[in-house]
Amino acid sequence: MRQGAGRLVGVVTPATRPKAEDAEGVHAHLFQAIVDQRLPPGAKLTEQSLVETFDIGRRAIGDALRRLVWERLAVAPPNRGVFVAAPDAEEARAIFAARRAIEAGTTEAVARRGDPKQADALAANLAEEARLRKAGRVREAIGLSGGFHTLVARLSGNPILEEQVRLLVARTSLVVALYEDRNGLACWHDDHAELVALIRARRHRAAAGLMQRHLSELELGLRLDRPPTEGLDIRLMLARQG
Amino acid sequence: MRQGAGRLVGVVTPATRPKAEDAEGVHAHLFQAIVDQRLPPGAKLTEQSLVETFDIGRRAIGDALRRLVWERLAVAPPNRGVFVAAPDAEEARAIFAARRAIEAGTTEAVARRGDPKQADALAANLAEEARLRKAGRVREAIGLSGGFHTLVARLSGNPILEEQVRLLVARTSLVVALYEDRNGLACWHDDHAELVALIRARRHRAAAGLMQRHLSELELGLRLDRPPTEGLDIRLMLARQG
DNA sequence: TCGGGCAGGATTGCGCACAATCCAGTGCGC
DNA sequence: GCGCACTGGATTGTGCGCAATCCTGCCCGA
Repeated sequence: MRQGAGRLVGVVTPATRPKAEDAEGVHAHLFQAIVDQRLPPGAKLTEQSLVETFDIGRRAIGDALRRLVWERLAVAPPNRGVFVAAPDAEEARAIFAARRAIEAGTTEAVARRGDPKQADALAANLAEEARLRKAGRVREAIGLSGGFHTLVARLSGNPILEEQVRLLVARTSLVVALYEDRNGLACWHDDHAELVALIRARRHRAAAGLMQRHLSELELGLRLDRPPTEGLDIRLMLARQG
Repeated sequence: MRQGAGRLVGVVTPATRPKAEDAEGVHAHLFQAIVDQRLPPGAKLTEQSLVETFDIGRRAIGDALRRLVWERLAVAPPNRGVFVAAPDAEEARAIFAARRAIEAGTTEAVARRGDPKQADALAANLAEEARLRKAGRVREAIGLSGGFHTLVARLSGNPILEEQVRLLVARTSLVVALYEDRNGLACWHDDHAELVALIRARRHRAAAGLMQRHLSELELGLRLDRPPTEGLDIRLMLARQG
């Protein structure tokens, strides 16, 4: 099978081909590739290249792409292919504002309950993230960091808010890829640990407030006031794939 | 053209046929029909019937239906047709909890700003709703009531939260259709008016708190502790359409 | 009369091939 | 040399017809 443009990881061989048999599977794969930044903002996703990558029909591929568009993780100018979304600064700010509203709610709900087992699960997530950072596996650590937020949402027991946080975390990956200032991410691991302590102590207002400040700090650590990181221009991206 | 099952309003004639030319148009129509309860929970939506209703191809119909499924407004058991969602009590509670979290945020944002023009827009919405109730146009009044919440979200300036509220209001229509206790809806018009006053006064904490209590009262006014309203069982619905 | 199995109807899935749309690049004229 | 117009390539849209799946209803046997 001829390798198409838009491959997800290196050279696709039968052994390394992403496995997906339907629209949902393809969607899950593409979603995860966006979250862990294997697919950066602006990356082009054409039906033909994905047909070759996953070895399934255009119909399922099209459905998976349409769902990414619906989730605002991709854009689809007519008859031009689908592109991984590249949020502008205004959209980035909207994402963080939405997260502050939603995650104040999820964090407060978890902290009201103050279930020790739930705090343990969050602490375990943090320990694993620290281990990955120490081992130099930064990309996986970043994935777990986003996973901390979705874990809080899951533990809140509200599937609607959990799904929302999951989507907003994915969109944040795109924002970070575009606007990251490498010096701005150092402090937030400590925030997570403090948050777990507040959850254990059932200090629900303090926990909600810390989560909101945490997200504000993450936002402030991004360079939203200048154009996106060079090298992620769609044209350059397309040239690379050509 | 032969009338199919699942028609949206009465008999479909060329003059009354819902106009939609693509998947987005069909989706918008079906979405609105769900919001204003012309399509109740459990209603069956088959591709064939919608092809006949809208006079467009199965492809666009299928895309519109899939989007409703992603939005949790419909469910699609394999090869059985698509059905308007019928939230159970647990899901209903999750919807209200999500709304309390999200709409506390949108209401607080609007109240922080306290823009008189925005307060005027909200007051105008309330006046129109009162006029419709007085004229006996209850269904349209209910539509505007949900519209009040989406208007608050729109005025907050966050398109992400606005879209979320729009979807949750639609899902609330389904919940109300299933669990409505007619005595439980009398008080909430007054809440809206008081909310507008708090927004004018820039009392953002009070406004957010009132919105949350308002939604809790609406939830308490529903009979979530007993099976859904008789007559909306899917099987009875199917019999009616057959 | 009741229960189990099978067949057919209802419905969506999907491959194929052609249509439609968009725009980049090239060629020509000024 | 530059600007405009056109064409062809890239890409998705979509109709058609058949495949696949699911379940209800009917028939037959005990």
